Amino acid sequence: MDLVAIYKALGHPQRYALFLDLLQGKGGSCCHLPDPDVDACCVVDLTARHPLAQSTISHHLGILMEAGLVQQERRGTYSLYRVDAARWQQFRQSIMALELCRGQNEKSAVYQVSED
Amino acid sequence: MDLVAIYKALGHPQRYALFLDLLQGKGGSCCHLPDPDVDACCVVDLTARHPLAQSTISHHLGILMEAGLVQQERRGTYSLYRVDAARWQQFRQSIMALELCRGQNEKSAVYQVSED
DNA sequence: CCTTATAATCGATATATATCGATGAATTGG
DNA sequence: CCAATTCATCGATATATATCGATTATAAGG
Repeated sequence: MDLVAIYKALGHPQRYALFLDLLQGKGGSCCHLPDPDVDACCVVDLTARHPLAQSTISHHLGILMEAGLVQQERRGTYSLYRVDAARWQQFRQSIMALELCRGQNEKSAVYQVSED
Repeated sequence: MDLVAIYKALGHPQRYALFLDLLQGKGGSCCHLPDPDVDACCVVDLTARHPLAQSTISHHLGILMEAGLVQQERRGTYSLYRVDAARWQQFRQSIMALELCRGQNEKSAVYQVSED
């Protein structure tokens, strides 16, 4: 898992807003689909809810895809995007595992340089 | 706390490496200081350990500072940088709080649009 | 079929970013 | 004081990114 790619993907305001939309569905209706409670969203709806052109939305979704944060599913002419829940969880756990350990833990055994 | 700024700050390979260095002290010696087990690092040492010019290191540290991830302390001509542990913890908790909740939790009560 | 809608891709452009070397300010030590 | 060191800032440049409109491919529906 490329943590930096994930950070980078989320490090843009509009793209982060898109991700949050997919994650939490704050935006409202989703994709005019027969099944309304689907955990996904299509590009038209995202374009309607976010102040970006359709091509820009697609571009950002592509970046979120490459980072592995979202998945795509084709349904007719629609393209459904949803958060990869497992990947998101994995990312969060990776971050939680990153503890501050400079100096604190081992009285700087690390800082020993070859003495000669 | 500006999450996007933090993501952005960490979304660059070299900068992330610098942050990890400050977080975990993988790099080795630290700052020729009298007190070797300090949880901080100065710019000379970071420059020695990372393949970047000193000005570039300073630049990246400035970005990590603006994101609130690290703090600076002047000590003589040295400039010590250390991870803001509280801020790092806060950031990680903010991420952990971000659960996937589109569709899953509430059978899409969110998606209710004004019916008329 | 033909039309319509969706969405990815392309081309262009403006902005942002990363990087370096050089400079300058501050501080230490002789 | 003067020399040396550290490091932030500046200026320049190359690369990357964000954004849009236009185009294209695909699929659905009449």
